[in-house]
Amino acid sequence: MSHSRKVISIHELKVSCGDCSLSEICLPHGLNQEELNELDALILHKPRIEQGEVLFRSGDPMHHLYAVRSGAFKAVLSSNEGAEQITGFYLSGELMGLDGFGDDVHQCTMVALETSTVCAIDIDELEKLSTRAPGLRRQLRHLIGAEINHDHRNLLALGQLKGEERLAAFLLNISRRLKKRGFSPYEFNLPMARHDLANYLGLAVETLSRMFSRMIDADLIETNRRHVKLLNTKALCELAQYDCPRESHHASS
Amino acid sequence: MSHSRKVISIHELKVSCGDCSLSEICLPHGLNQEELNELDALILHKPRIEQGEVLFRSGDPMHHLYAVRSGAFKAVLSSNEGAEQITGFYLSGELMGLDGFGDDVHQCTMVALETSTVCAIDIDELEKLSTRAPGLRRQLRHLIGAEINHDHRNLLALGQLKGEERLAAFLLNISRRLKKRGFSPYEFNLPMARHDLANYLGLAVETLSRMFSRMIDADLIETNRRHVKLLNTKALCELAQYDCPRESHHASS
DNA sequence: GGCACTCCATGATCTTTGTCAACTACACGC
DNA sequence: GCGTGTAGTTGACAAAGATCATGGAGTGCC
Repeated sequence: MSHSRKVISIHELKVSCGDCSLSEICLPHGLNQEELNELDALILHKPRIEQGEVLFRSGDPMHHLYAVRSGAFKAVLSSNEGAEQITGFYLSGELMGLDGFGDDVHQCTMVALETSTVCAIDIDELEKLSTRAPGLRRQLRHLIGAEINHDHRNLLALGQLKGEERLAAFLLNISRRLKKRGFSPYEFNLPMARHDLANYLGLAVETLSRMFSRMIDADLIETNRRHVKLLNTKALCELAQYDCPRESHHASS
Repeated sequence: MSHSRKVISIHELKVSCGDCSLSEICLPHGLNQEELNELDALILHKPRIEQGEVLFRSGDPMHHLYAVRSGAFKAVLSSNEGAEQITGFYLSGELMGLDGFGDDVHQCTMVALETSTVCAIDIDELEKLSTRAPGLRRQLRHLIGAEINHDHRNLLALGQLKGEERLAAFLLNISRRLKKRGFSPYEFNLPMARHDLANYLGLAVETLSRMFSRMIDADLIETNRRHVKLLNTKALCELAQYDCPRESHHASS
């Protein structure tokens, strides 16, 4: 029944999960009021993280799970020869740090793509709370499943799709995730630079650039640096060969 | 304190997790006797599954987690255009079905690569038990983490490594997993056909075949169909550019 | 034992993507 | 407003891998 106030952050604007606009996406989703209060008591609001700064590093012992409160992150996995692969991009409300579950040590390095804020949850506390909060267990399970499914989709993309198809799949994926957060699914700013996106898609930057150009020539999209406008979702879906959501005729927002 | 005997299988040779030779790898690892007994009571021993048969299919509602008792499986993820990607191979003691965590529906189709047996655990029962079995929670967490890390390693391979390097990484990975199970890490039979392996590695069968030939020419391995002998682990590690385990001078087993 | 079938290996060719290099556009600092 | 730097684009060429075609080798079936 603890409801002790945490004292970490100076910018204590929206400390409560119940008030948070991301609660429907994030860990609090599906929790009852009691569970919500208990979760709230565990949340540590970390200070602001600037672009390029590291949230945790490969090799760090895992102490927390993190949720993106604002901003965006990339997870970078390195081979011992220096090759690096970005395994995922994390947007607001998404859970980071699951890569530490295996042996309680982080495998990835998590880097902020822009000035960001995160919520941290002590893993031992979360574990304790989860024993008496079935809603929390369920949501954690779903978020873990989402991570796994995301990775599997990516394996499919890298293993079977061509560069242009992978880019289409990526754009639609981002579009869907932004829509879920109340942003336009047709027009948005990518949080990552070309070289990060190229790496994520397993392409050279130059190749990625050509894929963009080809899509622009085919009137599938428009771009201005990181700003992207989807012009022909249907064609993109066909390229991506993955779940074309029934085109709602009113472009929401 | 229930220790009711289950009655499903006719071949009730080794029904108890405590007696199972895989217990150190599988879900029972790290459980105390009490937890072990409770887990045991939940295990359903499914009838034998023949090569090519399906354990669960993409779209099936998720009811169980499965552990490989004997044999091997592949997890196949399909795009809606018919492209298929094998996201993983599962050996004895490994946990299958985590792809259903996201929304309680399986995303992959799990196919037996050879005649196999599995243990099934009802997901609701597991959930109930996990509230009072911290050891089980921990081990489940580790196995989930292992799945995620495996997928991330694979993303790195598909995104950054060349065909031959991916094959080297795969062979070393299998080698390590077999060693853990008490088999020779230097000589083994692959449970999958070339076309499955090619698909998993994101290569054409012909390309994979050439990679094998190249490795044989370089005296890195010997093969006879699915039988593989690793001749130069060090060179393979360099190719795979990933965690060369300190070469123990006595070839175990 | 012979036939058919599947799996695997190899050669020739074409496609896709990576690499090297040059160039443009925008951002920042002065 | 002007240099300087970085991000992004484009072109020419090279490399990796896919595709098509062929042949061999093992396996099951009659």
